[in-house]
Amino acid sequence: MLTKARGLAAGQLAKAAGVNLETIRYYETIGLMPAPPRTPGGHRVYDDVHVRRLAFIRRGRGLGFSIEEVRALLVLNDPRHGSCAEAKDIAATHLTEVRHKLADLTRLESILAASVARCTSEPLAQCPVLDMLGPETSLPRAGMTTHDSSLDRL
Amino acid sequence: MLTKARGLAAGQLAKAAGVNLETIRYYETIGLMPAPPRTPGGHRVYDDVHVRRLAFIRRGRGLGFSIEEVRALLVLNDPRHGSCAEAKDIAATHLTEVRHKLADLTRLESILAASVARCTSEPLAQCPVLDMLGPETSLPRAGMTTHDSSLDRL
DNA sequence: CTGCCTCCGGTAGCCACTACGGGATCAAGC
DNA sequence: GCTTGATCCCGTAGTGGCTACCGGAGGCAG
Repeated sequence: MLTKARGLAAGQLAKAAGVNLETIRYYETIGLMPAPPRTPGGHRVYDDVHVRRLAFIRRGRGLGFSIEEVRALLVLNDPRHGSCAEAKDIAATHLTEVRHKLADLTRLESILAASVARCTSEPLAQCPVLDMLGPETSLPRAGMTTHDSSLDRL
Repeated sequence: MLTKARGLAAGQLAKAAGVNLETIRYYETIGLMPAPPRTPGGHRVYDDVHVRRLAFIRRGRGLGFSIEEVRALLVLNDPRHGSCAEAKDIAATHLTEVRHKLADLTRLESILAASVARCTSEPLAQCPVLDMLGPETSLPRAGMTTHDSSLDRL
């Protein structure tokens, strides 16, 4: 179990970070995680640096940053290339996207909530949910903020 | 241009629905749109029924329903199988998901907004954005409502 | 009948993983 | 030392919902 030499096996790192083993290997192939040293038999051995880096990545992903944004943030996190201004730019851009999606989802929520609510009353001739999708209704256009159509797969 | 016989060519249907031509062919291959009749040369010819069906689909997708949900709603929209209760179930389930994502995104927004805002003040020793991702910070856990990790790619 | 636009089918790519499968390696118990 | 059972290896394919690209064929106005 690699207890000696203070190294972690891939599965242990995965468990520690709450990530799938395959995800770690994926991060390695796309160059997001560095290739760690190996045992003579080919098993990966990780140390604290890897643990911290993976935690950083997971936190970034958890906040909705794309892989490429996380990659950029990792570079900026290095004291040598550290640039708070650039990091702020990335976060601000992401924040704007989040706010767009928030606006889209809010519109969605009210449209859906309205037609589901109309269903709860006594049986109607027409189904409010299907009506909402039918051709004559002129929806307040669930109209996404254009930058990207149809809520970009939510 | 198929002006006779009241038929629409694929590109015309696409333009009318605000959809890519390829999307229509995609919907046909996955069985969401029926295969229309063809000209002797093999070009698709659509009519009003197709136009309405595609409009229904697009509206459903615009409201964030998955392809499979739209498929189910299409069946329920047929007067013979019409069931308002089932349609309501689908919409209610979707509404719940939308609300989860709304909650997640709202949490995200406040975390991001807070660290970006902290950047705007005069230069600090540490970058608030990178701090947010660093190991010692104990974030209010951007903790998604579990049903699915990491905001499911937003 | 010629030029040009549109459409055809098929395939590959996008994002961020997840799943699967057959074989190798590990640590530990005996 | 040897066996056992967990873990790990690598590669490939699949997910959703399209989009992009290709060479070639159809359709229609002049």
